[in-house]
Amino acid sequence: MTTRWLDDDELAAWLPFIAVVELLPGALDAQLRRDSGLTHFEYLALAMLSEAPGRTLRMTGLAARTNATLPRLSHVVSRLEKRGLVERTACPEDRRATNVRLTDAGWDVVVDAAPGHVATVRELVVDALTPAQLRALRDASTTLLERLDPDGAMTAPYERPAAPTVP
Amino acid sequence: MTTRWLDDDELAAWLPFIAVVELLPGALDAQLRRDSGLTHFEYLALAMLSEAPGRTLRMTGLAARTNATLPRLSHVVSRLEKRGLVERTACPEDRRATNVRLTDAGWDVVVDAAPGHVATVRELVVDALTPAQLRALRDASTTLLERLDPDGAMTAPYERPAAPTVP
DNA sequence: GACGATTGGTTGATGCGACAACCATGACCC
DNA sequence: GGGTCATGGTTGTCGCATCAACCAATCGTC
Repeated sequence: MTTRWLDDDELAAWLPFIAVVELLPGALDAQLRRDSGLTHFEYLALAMLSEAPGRTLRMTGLAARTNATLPRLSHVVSRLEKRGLVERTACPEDRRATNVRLTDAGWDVVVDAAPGHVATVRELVVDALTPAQLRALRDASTTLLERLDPDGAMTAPYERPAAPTVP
Repeated sequence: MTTRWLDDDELAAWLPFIAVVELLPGALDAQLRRDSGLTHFEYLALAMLSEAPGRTLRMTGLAARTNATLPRLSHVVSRLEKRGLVERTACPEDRRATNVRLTDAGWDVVVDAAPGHVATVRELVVDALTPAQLRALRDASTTLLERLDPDGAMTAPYERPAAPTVP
């Protein structure tokens, strides 16, 4: 079976797209590390906890909301726990499970980091595109996500809480 | 100054997009590592060299074509050199500069890896989208790239060589 | 033709991510 | 009510990325 190489149009889409994919994480990490001492992933974890009922989630649930594998999340939670931003508690209903709760200190950190992060997201992405471009990006991303994570293991549906707090 | 949070539409675009950005590199890496023992970044470097005149580029030029910083590229080239896929040579015109050349062994590796990689790119991205979606993705990515790398330091213009070899 | 600034590149320390191996609990089933 | 399998999570090792510091060559300039 002979390979179908990418034609010019396909290549002209692939190259800038993959460049964005490679550069964006670094850009987000850099701003958050500089201004708040957090990784983008750490921020995401804290933010998701901050919006969860009781500021608490099970490891699996948090992993799904942060597009992470369980081992990765476990390491990160350990680090955050050492810094006092988060704490592990036993889950009453299922003794295999672990709950993670955002501490008051963690809350302060994420509330403090949020404005700068949102500003960066706006500057680099949201405000850089026209509304039509943004819709198209949403459309394409949603389609791609179905391929990348077919059963949604890493992409739990996100629901904005009633009282919006941290994005 | 009060923060402009993301509204529902913006969030509905941002969340799947950032999920794709987080998941895609891992997916590409996994396929290439499994099938060819290469990182996606290593593949990209070898592929760019394979299309360069004389299969040779200066470090800076290669860095730009692979969206990489110079320190990162330097480490990777060292590893590839140890594996005999690439070799450093002095640049005659500028004695500060270093040329990198793809060896025959490196050529074989990249030619061998290319079909599987292209198949993955098609499966996960190019063939997953409609032509219209792909055009929109190209459009948005190009715009975003201008923000992420304004002076194009990391995104040299790519030109398909006369005799197409490896994408 | 010397001095400072810029460009081109390398190196070493540190920290995060991926993967495999592992342990414990719960679910199923005969 | 003891196998078996699946689920939920942790740990250790290794590899790669990042950053800061550094060295060398070149350019500009007076």
